[in-house]
Amino acid sequence: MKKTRKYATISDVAEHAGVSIATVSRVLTGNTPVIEETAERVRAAIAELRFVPRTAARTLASRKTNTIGLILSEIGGAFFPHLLKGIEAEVRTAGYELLIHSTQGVRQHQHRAVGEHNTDGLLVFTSSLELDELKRLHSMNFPLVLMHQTPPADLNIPVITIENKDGAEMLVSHLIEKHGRRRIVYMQGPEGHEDSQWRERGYREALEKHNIPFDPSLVVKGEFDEEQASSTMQQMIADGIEFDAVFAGDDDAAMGVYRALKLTSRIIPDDVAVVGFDDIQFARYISPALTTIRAPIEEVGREAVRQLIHLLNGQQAQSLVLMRTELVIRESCGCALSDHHQ
Amino acid sequence: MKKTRKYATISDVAEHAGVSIATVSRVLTGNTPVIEETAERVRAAIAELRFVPRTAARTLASRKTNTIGLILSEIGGAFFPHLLKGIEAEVRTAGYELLIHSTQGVRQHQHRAVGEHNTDGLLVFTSSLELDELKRLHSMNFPLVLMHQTPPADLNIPVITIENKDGAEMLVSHLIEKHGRRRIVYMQGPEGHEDSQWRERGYREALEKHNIPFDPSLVVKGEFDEEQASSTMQQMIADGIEFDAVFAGDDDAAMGVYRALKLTSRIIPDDVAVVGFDDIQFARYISPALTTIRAPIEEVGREAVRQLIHLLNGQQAQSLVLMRTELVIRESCGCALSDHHQ
DNA sequence: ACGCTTTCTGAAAACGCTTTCACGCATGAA
DNA sequence: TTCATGCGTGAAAGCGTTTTCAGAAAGCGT
Repeated sequence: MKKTRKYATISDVAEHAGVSIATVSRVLTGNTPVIEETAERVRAAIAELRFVPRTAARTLASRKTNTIGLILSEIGGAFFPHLLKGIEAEVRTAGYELLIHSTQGVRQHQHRAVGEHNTDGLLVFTSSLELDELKRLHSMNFPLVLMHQTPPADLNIPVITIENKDGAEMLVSHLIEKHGRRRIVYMQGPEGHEDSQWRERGYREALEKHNIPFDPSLVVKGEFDEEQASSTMQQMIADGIEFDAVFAGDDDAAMGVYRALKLTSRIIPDDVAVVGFDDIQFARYISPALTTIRAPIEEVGREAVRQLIHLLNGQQAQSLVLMRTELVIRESCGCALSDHHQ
Repeated sequence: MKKTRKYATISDVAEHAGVSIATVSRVLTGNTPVIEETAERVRAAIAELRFVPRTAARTLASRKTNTIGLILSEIGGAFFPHLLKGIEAEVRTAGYELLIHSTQGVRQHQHRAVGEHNTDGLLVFTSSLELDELKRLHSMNFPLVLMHQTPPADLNIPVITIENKDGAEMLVSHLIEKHGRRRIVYMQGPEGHEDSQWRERGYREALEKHNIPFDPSLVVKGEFDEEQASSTMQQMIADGIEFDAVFAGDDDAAMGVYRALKLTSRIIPDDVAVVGFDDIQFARYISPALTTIRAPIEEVGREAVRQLIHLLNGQQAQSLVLMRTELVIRESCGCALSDHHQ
């Protein structure tokens, strides 16, 4: 009585083709030459038995998982699909698999879900991984690449991020130079959010460059969130704070600003110019169309994977890759109406 | 001289705690009782050695990958983040890992990237998997759940999708009953797209229900795409086809319709009412705000995972889950301006 | 006190591959 | 002819777990 196994194994193939399992393995991996005639027999056997090698066995034997892990704190957010798209494409091109893990509200360390035991390397987005774990992995030379997060000073981990500061500076300078705005609000993102910190720095540098004194009362909480931005803005207006432009921190917050301004009958851009950051899909559809910064998020994903692959191949990775941002001028800053809408 | 291994293994832990590896394994899996005192010693050893069990070894030995695979044809699209968010959350709650694979422009069968060899079950979105492969997997009793795609008649694979037909009917009935529209255009999605087919059926049923004769010249190509929808609409206008409302198929296409109508100076909703489907994020921001159908995409993802988990546990799964859709009335159909925007 | 469970633990056998090592054989040089 | 060389292949040793099987120890009813 034959043992009825659910799937064919390498031994079945070997037997069927009249060779040893070693030979089958060799045509599978292709890392050792096999006489073409034999190889063909093996391939035929594989096809006939519909043999698919178990990943676990391969991984165990070869000590390579052929998988790249992606850790992020939250799925969702406007940039996320772009990032993932880039990552996925590049991972696939490189012949790896992609394991995704979100640390959203999870007590970490409970069961280390992703790490050296199931991936060859890790892509870490923003602050999705605890510092301890980051250090632990780095200390055992585990390949890591960070995205939108600079590593602790003493750890040399490659980083891919965008030119937040330059982008912000372009934006604010544009408001000052082209539209003569001088009381420009900056709405900060979440506490400790790196992107936000850099954007604020860009904001300040633009002010400095144009000799506009920095006014702390113009820097407020936007949290990169529509609701928060809207209520903050309404509060500012109620408080009677004067301003002629708002750099909302990101486009989501800009939506909230729009709402608050419309509610209080301010005209954009006549009364208040508004600019965002990210160029989310409907920045161009909203009325007036939003002036913002476009960042090559998809490219960030691709580049992160590329650097990680370098690491996996034992090569050096670039320790910092800054992706160039681009000013997208539409209507909300006060520039002429584009011909695209209305 | 001690062998310097990179990571601690179960034997190291066993030795360190003065027990056999079997015992360590037992406290790891928790499937066999171990005296508390011993267990504590083992846990201490694990912590001290920073031991993390290799997934590959566990998988090989236990024949369970503890991983759920997600196959889709394309990353991106407005619904995608929602879907993924639901899936990821539920997968994590269930204690599984998530392996993502896109079949975007890949010659399939080349290297079966995801399947029985590296996952316990598969979530298949729309037509991302070849029929052959689907049949093969199903025939070996591999757990599968489809999303937004009904399976070939002879295969009993659970499906999760939304009530496209009901949604479409609500939409069209609303246009007829509340706004007296009678010449309503339907813009089809891509050839063979199931969602589109059901929506068209809903459109037709609404017409029938109100005794409006079906006019084939009002059913056109929208491809669920802004560009395509825009040019189709312009063509219709150029051809002098009369209509007083457009059901664009989805919200993306509705954007294209907006553009075409504005270009030709038609007023929405006075001249032409427009409705979409999906309630993408900026449906409420565009002007006039778009009347559309909201579908619980995130819930589709969650439910798909739940059904798959049932299958994984050897339980029965519901063969069809239809998620209820909801009419979201805004301005583009002709209803009173909401208080949300202007 | 005696068998009979029951509970915990260790030895050892899988799990299904990759990879090292060695061997047989053909080849070309001496 | 002989010897080194190299190529294709098979045997077998891992890879690091889980799980089965059996045995020791402990509890329990009579």
